[in-house]
Amino acid sequence: MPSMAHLSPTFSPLYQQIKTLILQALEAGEWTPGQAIPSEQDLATRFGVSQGTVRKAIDELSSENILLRRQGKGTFVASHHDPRALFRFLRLVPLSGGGAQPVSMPLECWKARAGQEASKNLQVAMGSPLTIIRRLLKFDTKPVVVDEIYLPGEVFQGLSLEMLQDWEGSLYSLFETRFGLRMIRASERIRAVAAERAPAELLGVPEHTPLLSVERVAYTYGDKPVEWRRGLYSTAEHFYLNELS
Amino acid sequence: MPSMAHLSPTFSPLYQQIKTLILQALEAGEWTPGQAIPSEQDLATRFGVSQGTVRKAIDELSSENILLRRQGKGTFVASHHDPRALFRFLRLVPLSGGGAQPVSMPLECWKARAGQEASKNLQVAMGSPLTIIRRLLKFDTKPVVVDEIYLPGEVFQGLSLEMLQDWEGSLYSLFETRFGLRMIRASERIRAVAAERAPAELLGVPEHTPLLSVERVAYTYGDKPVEWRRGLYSTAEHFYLNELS
DNA sequence: CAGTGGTCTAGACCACATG
DNA sequence: ATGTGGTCTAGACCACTGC
Repeated sequence: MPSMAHLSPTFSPLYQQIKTLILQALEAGEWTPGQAIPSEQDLATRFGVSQGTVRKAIDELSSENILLRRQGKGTFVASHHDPRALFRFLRLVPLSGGGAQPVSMPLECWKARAGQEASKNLQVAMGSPLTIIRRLLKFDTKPVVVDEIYLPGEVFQGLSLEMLQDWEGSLYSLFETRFGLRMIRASERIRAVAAERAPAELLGVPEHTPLLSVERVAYTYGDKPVEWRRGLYSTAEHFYLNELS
Repeated sequence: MPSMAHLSPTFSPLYQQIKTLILQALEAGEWTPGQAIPSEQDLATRFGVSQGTVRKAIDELSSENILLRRQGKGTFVASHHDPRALFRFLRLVPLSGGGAQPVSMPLECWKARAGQEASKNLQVAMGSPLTIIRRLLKFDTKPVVVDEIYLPGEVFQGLSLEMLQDWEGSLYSLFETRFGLRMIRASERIRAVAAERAPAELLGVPEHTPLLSVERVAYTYGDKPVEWRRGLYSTAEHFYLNELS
């Protein structure tokens, strides 16, 4: 049972403390993706607070896409398997409305050691083991994105090209089931670059074609970076959609 | 005083109805940007509901950046003059942390008639009057963005190059004071293109340099589109930052 | 000090899903 | 019918601001 801690200096609202407790339970794997967590009333009893306070904590976690409320059914741990969340972080949209789902085509997968950039983005020591994936993303058989994906080797032990090729669905849904890793948020840095020979061939565009360079760092619980990737997007027939509010 | 309308078919929560009423008051100009709206208790009395219900309505408006809560002071109508909101929709960031504020340099301003694209994006009839602005955005004296901005002429009567050049601050803060228009949200479509001669010269980069093409439609109250712009971003020393969650 | 938003509680009732 | 989340209320008290 959390203390009220109502004396000014380090004041933190009760519902924030509850939020932290729920996050800790999630991190510890007490409830796994797709599963329902206990009812608000149960949690209120467990934490010794009122239902309204638990509710506010869950409200925030829900708006952060960490939990998912379903009226009448319960509150669930968000999962990358959920069709609505499958390519949640992919903002690429066909110019002409076709709503085809993208398909991931792994090309290579090898091990390496962290250089300066990887070490900075993944917050690991220089020289620590990495697993690198190169893959193609196709929309309706047309290649649209080439990705190079850097993963901390310690977290992704045993990841192989074969495992990637056998998997149907998004990378993140594989990461979730095989490595128990949920991506919570990500940050993307976008620039325009000229296509070099290799990616140009993979994407089926002339060399020097302007491409979007999208660098992404993805974070799991506790704002821990666990993926760094650089994608080259062909924007001949697609665009990157961003809703600002 | 709103009815409960608790019979299933068209059920809408009370706080949603309150939210709509507040939005209507905002649209009608009952309270203007920067001003405080009445206290939660006053609004509760006015609408004949409890304070908690008004609170939930304001919570949502606040999370949509339409209102701004300040503890101990009151709830305020969001304004583009607010330093924190000045370039709220500009996602461009220097590669090397320099935190200089961008400066807007208007180049031209003329009148025209809506073609197909403008008519579609601004939801106005073909051939209706437009005002078009061309301008440069500089970071620390370096040109980084060329914009062409399309505005429905009826809303922006009397906008001139001189008015633009006299204004210090963001375009949207000018729109707010001169035309009573607040931008609520925007949608951007991003592609990579090769610089043509004219924009290349303005941006001080070689012709054919890859640039970001950022097309934006901005909306005011009631999801009414009131601005369409196309920007070309030089990403030699800046990148477009997008936080995904 | 009074006024504002922010937190917390307890209880009632509604809407949705399932058996 | 039961259990879940969703809404609404009324009241108490806390934290922040400014007079």
